[in-house]
Amino acid sequence: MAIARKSRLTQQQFDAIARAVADPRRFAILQQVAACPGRTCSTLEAHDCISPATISHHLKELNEAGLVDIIREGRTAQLTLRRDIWQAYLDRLASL
Amino acid sequence: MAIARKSRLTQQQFDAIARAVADPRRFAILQQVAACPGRTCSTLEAHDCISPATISHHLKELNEAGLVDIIREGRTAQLTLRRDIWQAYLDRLASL
DNA sequence: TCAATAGTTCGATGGCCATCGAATTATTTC
DNA sequence: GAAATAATTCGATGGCCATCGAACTATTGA
Repeated sequence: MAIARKSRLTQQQFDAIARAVADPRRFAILQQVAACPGRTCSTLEAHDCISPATISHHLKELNEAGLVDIIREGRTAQLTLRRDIWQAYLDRLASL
Repeated sequence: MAIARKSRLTQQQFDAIARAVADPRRFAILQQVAACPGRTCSTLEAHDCISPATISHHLKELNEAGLVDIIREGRTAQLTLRRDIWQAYLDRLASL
């Protein structure tokens, strides 16, 4: 059997994720990252209606909430969704 | 087969729910309502650290987001979680 | 080395909203 | 009817935060 350990969210993490997801534009960004792992900031659709500063801010929030990994490579940043964390969040919500 | 139709959330509903859930105290209230359907406002644990006005406000938000049904009966209000709506929200999140 | 590109940081600002006290409505009980 | 109880409404306030422009760092390419 694979060692697919279930992530366990702390209360803090849970709150941070809930908060991160609550902003529509931030969630939209999250959706795009989820749909296309490795995507860079400047390819996000939001990029033409939100300033780079704001996008950077949102990504920082998503990263600090543990939802998005950011791998800086050269002058770009590759974004990926942490599916395990996301799943842990869903599990927690489902146990309501 | 039962007519268990899947609720479909509008974008507005989805945003409202995400927002409602993002507040820790509001989520705590939601948890209690979920755990004990028919519960009244004054029996909520939050009741000793949050003012009635604030509880009422949160319940209004939860109700307007479609998550909680409020049945007024006499001078009390019976609260129940709309499980179908909650499930629809989970489904939407899961499709990320 | 210069210009362009990708992204971040910083400080300021404006808006939203959680919270509360006070007043109010409605119901129950005595 | 008066007092008590349950909940709502209203207005005010304080704090948080999304957003931006500007300045900055770092990398790439010419």
